[in-house]
Amino acid sequence: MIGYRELRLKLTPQRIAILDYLKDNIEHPSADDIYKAVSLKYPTMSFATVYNTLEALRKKGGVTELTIDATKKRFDPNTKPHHHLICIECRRIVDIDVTYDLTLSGEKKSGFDIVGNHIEFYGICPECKDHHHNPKKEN
Amino acid sequence: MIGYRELRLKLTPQRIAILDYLKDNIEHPSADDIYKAVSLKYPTMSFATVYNTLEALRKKGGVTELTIDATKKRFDPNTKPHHHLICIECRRIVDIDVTYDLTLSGEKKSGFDIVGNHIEFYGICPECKDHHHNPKKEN
DNA sequence: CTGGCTGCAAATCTTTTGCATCCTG
DNA sequence: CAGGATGCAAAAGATTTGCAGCCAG
Repeated sequence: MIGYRELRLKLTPQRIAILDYLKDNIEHPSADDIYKAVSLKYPTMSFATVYNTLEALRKKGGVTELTIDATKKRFDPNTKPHHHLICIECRRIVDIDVTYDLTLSGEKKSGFDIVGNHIEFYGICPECKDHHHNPKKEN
Repeated sequence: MIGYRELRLKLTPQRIAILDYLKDNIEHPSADDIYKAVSLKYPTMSFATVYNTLEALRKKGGVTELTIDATKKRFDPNTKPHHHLICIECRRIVDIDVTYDLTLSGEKKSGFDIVGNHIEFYGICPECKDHHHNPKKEN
């Protein structure tokens, strides 16, 4: 994730706690995950502050909103272009650092100006395969 | 979309209305879109029935849930494998029928059994480019 | 100092659920 | 006729908002 300085945000203790939690975090946490974790240090932390901070971060390019999960947003502090591998059983999300050539021919663009892409790979993770851990969603 | 018979669902007038609305629909409507449209014909239609029917359809493979939109699920009656092109301004979603070779090398799979993939292309649609129509979400 | 940030609570939006009644197969 | 479907309303979650008071720059 981008460092504190480059973000040019007013740095409050709450924001620093959120930034510290997100730094090097590869769990793709939800707002609630962040709220729970940071509340341990700041019991007065509110959702408003979590969402405000995430939105401020997003606007500065410090975090990406993932729409991978149907029930809630997840947030990714890794803002380098990359893809994701999602366990369809437990919803765990793993980063995929592979580059693919995904050009769209002119006729397939429907007149859009293309600005990016994102691949979701679906699968079953080793834990769910072996022991049927955390079956959070049936299919 | 799959025909009525193959679905093996108990066919009520409400379900037929929902199936008719979804047939050949390429708008990727939300549950609310479906509710609003079908309510015109069945004023007593309820969200419970819309969600029940969509869930029944999904289990039979008659519809796919899209998690492309951060604020709500969208539903796609086109269940053939395909990808999507999303306007980052107005959130319009267009089908992309192109096949890509997206194999993941063993070391990149993190032990997952891969079962599928989905590409989201992001761009700006012609309408938003030319006239800044429907700016539903700022970035 | 002052504009932006925080925290609380209420509001909003989407989706789910309980339950009595209805109707398809 | 029986089991599944409907409709209504209430509940559950996630996210947003209004606002008074606070504090980083």
